Amino acid sequence: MNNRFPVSLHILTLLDDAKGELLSSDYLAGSININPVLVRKEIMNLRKFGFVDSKEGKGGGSFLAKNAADINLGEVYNAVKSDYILGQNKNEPNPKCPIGKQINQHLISLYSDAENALIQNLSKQTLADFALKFK
Amino acid sequence: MNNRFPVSLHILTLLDDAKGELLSSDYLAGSININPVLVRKEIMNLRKFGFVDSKEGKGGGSFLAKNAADINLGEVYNAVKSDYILGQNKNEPNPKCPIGKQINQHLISLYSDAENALIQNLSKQTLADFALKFK
DNA sequence: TGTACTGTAACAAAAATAATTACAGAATGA
DNA sequence: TCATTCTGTAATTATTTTTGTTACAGTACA
Repeated sequence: MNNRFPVSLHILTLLDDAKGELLSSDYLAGSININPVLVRKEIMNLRKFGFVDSKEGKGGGSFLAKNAADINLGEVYNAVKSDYILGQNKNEPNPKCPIGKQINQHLISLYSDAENALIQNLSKQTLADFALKFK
Repeated sequence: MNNRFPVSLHILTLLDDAKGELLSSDYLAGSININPVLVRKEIMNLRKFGFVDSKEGKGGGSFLAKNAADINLGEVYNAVKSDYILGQNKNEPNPKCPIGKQINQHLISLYSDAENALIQNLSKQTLADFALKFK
């Protein structure tokens, strides 16, 4: 499991806390304690989903592009998710085995169902709700 | 993300299908298409949780230790889970940052809540239900 | 007593993840 | 105008995680 979800949520929380003030990738990286280039990559992704925006050049940085109350954590999860969470499913079971032959399709439907439950749970909370805990 | 959940479920499904007949780690590995030693390791774990049992020596192998209807997939998930599913949480954010200082505790409570939703969803289905799909 | 298994450790290989280096280009302001 | 401080992005390296491999002792069977 990679660390993209917590990193993205950390970034978003910091940006929310900054109340519109621009934060540099160096500053963000310093709080999260990871490499600034990783932060910039993650921000590119968050920007793709319309959560944040950035300003280049001196004095530049990033800021929230929508209200924290309009970003729910399920959306954030969807923005960073890559594989199925329960298994990478890059295995190719033996097609000669009656079980192996079919298992991937059953696993996938199991995964998406379970993952939906996870996302639905995350979606109950917005970034604003989450940020409110930091007091 | 590792492949332990699908591997375990694949093993259990094959054992259920075998209806008590002993299956060797070589046979199981052949269907899953992974290394037999990995299978044996996974079986050790499944045994620890009482799902399967094995017999050593010639003609040995593994078999289900409880009824497939009494194994639900949430239990299987719990048996193989290690990290939090939403992030490894091995990062140490900057303790001087008011956000960084607190975020891990909030992430952890978020994770366990979301993971509970996932497990609850998985628990709706038993191994018997899952195996029934292979017809 | 040979054969076919499991259990388990130690090590190697491969894959995934993260860090680092580097630099072009944008915006600022002295 | 030009040094400075940022972002955007690619390329490379390092680290960590995961998987595969080899090896062998011990067990059970025939």
